[in-house]
Amino acid sequence: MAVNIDYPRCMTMRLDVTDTSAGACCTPLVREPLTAAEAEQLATTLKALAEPARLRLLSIVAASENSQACVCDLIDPVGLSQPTVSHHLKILTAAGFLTRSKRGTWAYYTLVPGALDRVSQLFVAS
Amino acid sequence: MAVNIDYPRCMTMRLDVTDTSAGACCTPLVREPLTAAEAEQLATTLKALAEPARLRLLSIVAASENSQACVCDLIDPVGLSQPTVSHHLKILTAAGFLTRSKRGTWAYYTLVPGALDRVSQLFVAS
DNA sequence: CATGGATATCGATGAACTTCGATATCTATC
DNA sequence: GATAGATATCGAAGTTCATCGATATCCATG
Repeated sequence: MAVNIDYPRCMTMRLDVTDTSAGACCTPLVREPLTAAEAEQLATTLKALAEPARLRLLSIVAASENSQACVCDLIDPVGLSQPTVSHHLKILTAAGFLTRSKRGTWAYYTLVPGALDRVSQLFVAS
Repeated sequence: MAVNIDYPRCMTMRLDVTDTSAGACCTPLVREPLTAAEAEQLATTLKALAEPARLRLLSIVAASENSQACVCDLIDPVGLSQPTVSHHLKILTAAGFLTRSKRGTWAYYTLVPGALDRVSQLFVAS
């Protein structure tokens, strides 16, 4: 017997509960006033992006092979300490923009497909 | 004799010098790594948006008649003091999302056409 | 020109955030 | 199992930021 699951309209599937996730999916920012809760969630997502180091990290990962990069290759380009880079990567991951996978001693961060497109959609007038 | 002016590729015309403006126009965020300067500028723009009160103010203005609203009609909805609302409106204006016009004692803030679309474009994979 | 109302600026306060060095954890290798 | 390397966590320091009350500015009206 098939179970009928109610997906959100835009088919954004929240897979991780600890995820603040590029959520606020399909919210018409310009159509009607945001509620306090909606604004809070959207701001959390945008705050993850509104930082120079994080934008650079994200762009480096996105521009890498398979949209994936090792931490060891991210430290030098941004010119920050290893703990600081680790901190920023954690924030980008919590916000739903990156995922982490480990191979041996190395940690690889990968761009979440569609995460940036979802942000893009937030600002279209439509 | 016609003067040949070099507009940025995307035809975003910076009209105000004091404007931090939704700039970073046409920057391929996911195509190649951002430079430090590009990241800095983009972060400034996003920081203006990454705040719950400012998102609500922006959405209220955007949803109003002619995408325009009087300060007096913005204070109550967001539930903050008048100086704080004024502060947020100033930041949104400096970032190029709103413009200010005064009629009598009242100040009206208007959504800058295309400003949000430009932000949207920043995150498309293309 | 004095008054009242609408908005902006100022100064202060408390919270949040970025950054780093030190350290912990985990893994491969000898 | 000891060692070395890669990454995450911790605690602290300095900075940025949101917020407000008080006040200044600007404008219409009497």
